[in-house]
Amino acid sequence: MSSGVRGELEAAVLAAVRELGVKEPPDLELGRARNPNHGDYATPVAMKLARELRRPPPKIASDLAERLNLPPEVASIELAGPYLNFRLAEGWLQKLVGRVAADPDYGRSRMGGGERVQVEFASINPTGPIHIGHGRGVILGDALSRLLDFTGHQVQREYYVNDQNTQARRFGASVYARLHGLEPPEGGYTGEYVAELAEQARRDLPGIEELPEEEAELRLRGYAIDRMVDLIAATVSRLNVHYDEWFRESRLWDDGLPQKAIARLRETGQLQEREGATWFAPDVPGWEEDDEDRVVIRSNGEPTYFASDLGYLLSKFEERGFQRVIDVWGSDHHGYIPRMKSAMAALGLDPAALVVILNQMVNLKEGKMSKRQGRFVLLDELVDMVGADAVRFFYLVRSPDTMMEFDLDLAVSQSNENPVYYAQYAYARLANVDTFAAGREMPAQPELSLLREPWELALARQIAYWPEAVEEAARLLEPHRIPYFVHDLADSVHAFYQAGNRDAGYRVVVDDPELMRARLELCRAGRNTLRAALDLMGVSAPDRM
RNA sequence: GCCCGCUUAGCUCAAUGGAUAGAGCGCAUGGCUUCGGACCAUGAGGUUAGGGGUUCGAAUCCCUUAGCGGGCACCA
Repeated sequence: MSSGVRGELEAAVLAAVRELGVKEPPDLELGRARNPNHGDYATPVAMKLARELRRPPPKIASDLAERLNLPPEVASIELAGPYLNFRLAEGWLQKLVGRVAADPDYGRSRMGGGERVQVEFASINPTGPIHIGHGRGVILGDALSRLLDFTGHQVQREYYVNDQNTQARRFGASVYARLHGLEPPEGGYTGEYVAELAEQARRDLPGIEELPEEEAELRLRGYAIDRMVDLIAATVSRLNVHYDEWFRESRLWDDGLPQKAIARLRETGQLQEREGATWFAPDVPGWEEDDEDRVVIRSNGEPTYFASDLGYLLSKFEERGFQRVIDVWGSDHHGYIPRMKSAMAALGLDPAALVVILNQMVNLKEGKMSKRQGRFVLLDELVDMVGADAVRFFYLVRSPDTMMEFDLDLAVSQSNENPVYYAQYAYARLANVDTFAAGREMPAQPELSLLREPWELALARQIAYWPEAVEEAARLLEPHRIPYFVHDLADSVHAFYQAGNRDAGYRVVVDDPELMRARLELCRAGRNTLRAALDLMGVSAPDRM
């Protein structure tokens, strides 16, 4: 049940449905009406009840309407065949404007009940700078975090730093090779930044060149990864993304968590020794069909990344007590989900507490992105070219499960018509009106019933939808819904403003102080809503542009 | 071969199983002597990839075909 107007309507309809003798009411599908002629909200529930009640839907609709107990100051009911339509009362909308104008935090919800949620996102191997393919996960994860925070969850943003896996070792070895003018190792890193790292290391780590290879590699690995983490943090910070925790894989082993997880699996008979290696063999329903056994400890005694991940689950759910963890992964990792879910169950954790959100890959128009072939665009370069707000919006509007083809030339040439400026301009206009009106004589308290023009009420309606738009997006974990709301709201703002260009009598700043005061209140309500929404997208709300 | 995701207007993308599938860009037409034109209004543009099915009702759920992307390691 959602809060706000919609929640009230749902509750009222539900009560009426029960009064008709329906024990298990179906989903009301009560939502905003598409066509304005149908009012503001509508439900087709009468059609769903036709079979059970053995009556024609229009009859059921009118029966429901008779029993519906709605405060008239909120909405009126209209019958349209099998549909029940609701229209928000103007008086209620006008009062709402006053409430929102006074509430800079309008739309914040307690829906989450303080649930402790971790969002782990964009945990890219810190062996190089991040490119535009990674940007998608960065923005998606951050937007999810903002959304959950706004809806009453305790959110922690985390980046998992792989500092001791195969890639990390190769990275360290590559820097070592570069430092000594040797050929990079098999599968090593060759970019120019590796050479720069080697030079920096020569300066920052005195005596590094004299150390024996093994020790030097270890130290160079740690050093290089620190530098890369700094670099990645700096890049995402330009996009208004700030992690609470950069959690290192090595810390898991220091704390003995993978060891603990392995011991637990061994005790419960969920590991097998075979071919010299230790395999994951969980006693979990569905495992046999869905996946094969996987190696936890290699035959050479080295643990796999999966061993770390087992410990990581304990860290998240037991050591740190998160009630839910949302992992944002690239879709190339989707095959890993069944194994992680099984690992949760095998460790005695609730698999449903681990939520994985996949985002599809980003491809360059010229073809697949490839570091090796030098075919990639750095996220930093993109921010340089089009700016942080446009970049965020660019990623945010797309649902994560459609693949993106990235055309850099197009992105740059279209950056000036990015819809984000449409919304920011609406905000700046509202701010400007307030400035313009400053110092004029007007009453302290607005008489909101003066807000009667269609475009004024349309703006108020759009403002009224904000809380449910937020909750919907949070419930579905779909931040891409927010920019669409923002666009609609900006639309209403511009239409409201434009009315004053057609006819000076419709401006905000008019001779009638009562009218001006009421319209200013609407501007402030619009501003608060717009700012909250832009905030949720991590996009700035400028007073001037 | 098996598994996952995607296919909606010329292009980029939306749309809790509900009424006439919507935006932006592009295209056409119209609108400022005074609150910022990065704006507004109107219009053209659709077999929701193809074919079956479920349902009172399908872009949405099921089956199937095709295309695109990804995965199927003692890599992560």
